[in-house]
Amino acid sequence: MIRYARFSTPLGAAFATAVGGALTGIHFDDEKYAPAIPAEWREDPGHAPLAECARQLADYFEGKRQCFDLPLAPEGTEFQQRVWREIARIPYGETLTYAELATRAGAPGAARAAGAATGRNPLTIVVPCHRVLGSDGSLTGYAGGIGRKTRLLEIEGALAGTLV
Amino acid sequence: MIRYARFSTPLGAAFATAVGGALTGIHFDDEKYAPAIPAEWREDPGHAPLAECARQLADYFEGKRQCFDLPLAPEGTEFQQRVWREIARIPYGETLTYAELATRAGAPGAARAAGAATGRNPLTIVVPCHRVLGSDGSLTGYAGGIGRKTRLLEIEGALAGTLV
DNA sequence: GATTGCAGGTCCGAAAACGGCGAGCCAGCG
DNA sequence: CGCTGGCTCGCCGTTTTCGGACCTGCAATC
Repeated sequence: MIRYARFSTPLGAAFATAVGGALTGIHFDDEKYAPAIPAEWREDPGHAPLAECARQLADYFEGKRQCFDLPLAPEGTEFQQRVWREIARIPYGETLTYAELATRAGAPGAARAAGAATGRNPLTIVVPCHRVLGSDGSLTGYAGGIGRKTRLLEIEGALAGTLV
Repeated sequence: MIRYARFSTPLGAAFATAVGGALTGIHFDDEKYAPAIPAEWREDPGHAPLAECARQLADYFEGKRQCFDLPLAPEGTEFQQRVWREIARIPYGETLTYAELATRAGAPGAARAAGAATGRNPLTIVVPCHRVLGSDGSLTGYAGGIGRKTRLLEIEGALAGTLV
């Protein structure tokens, strides 16, 4: 049984999905890999993890929260899981290169693969894939659009010294 | 949640699995395609379908039952489902050839494919795949070993006129 | 800056391998 | 002859393997 809840953010409409008490996805509606919502999913904004997710994201956008405390259960290959786990450990306002990310995930040299895995991150913002940049500091890509990546980094003050 | 129960038969140790109130598997422990029992399955001999399954099989081996009445939910491809459904309709003590089985399953000429599907039957005995023989009456194969196939057919008196 | 060669993981479609077969052929044997 | 056993070949879903293409990259080079 997959439950979901829609909510809005300063960066556009989004929704989250949950299975068995843990979040499996957070997507902007118009995101590159956002799944279409099938009829068999149940819309349930009151479901604990979904409600809590919306609340923490709201706090985040108001600048009142710098880290998330949510039950996560993203689905992906073993490699992807490792990459996402490393991304989740990047502190608020800091950034990392794809190469370094690959190394931390136990696959030095697999920067490109790490990039691909990053692109498939199913938990936007909460798993802060926007904090991963090219080795020259460029904002290479973002499933939700480079614009959103820029905005998120601005919010976190991560662009202060670099590109503002 | 997958539940299972172990039990013994005159032909050796076996176990059955159930999901959502219906049987999904019955296997001899040493059978060719018998799955290993993972830790997350719950042993639950009292679970209605499992208990009933053990009871009916016991009756069968005592010669007191010629057909089964159990909720079945085997998992397989559409073709496999059709084949298994046709196998289930073969009466006690009677046999069928793989070629005829294929025809009944809506795929005349696919005798060999029917054979492969038969081999993957997850519900030993209850879906009586032992009643399917080669077109020359030979006992070609059985996931639980030809020996068991022979014994089962003897029990049902199906070998009386042919190979005894 | 733009170009190029190289990198690793994943996805997807195509192709090949794999069976609990069956019909046709042929060599042996009474 | 008539029958049997052993072979070969075609059969058809399923599974596995394999080869490209793709991707939120990187570093060296012009």
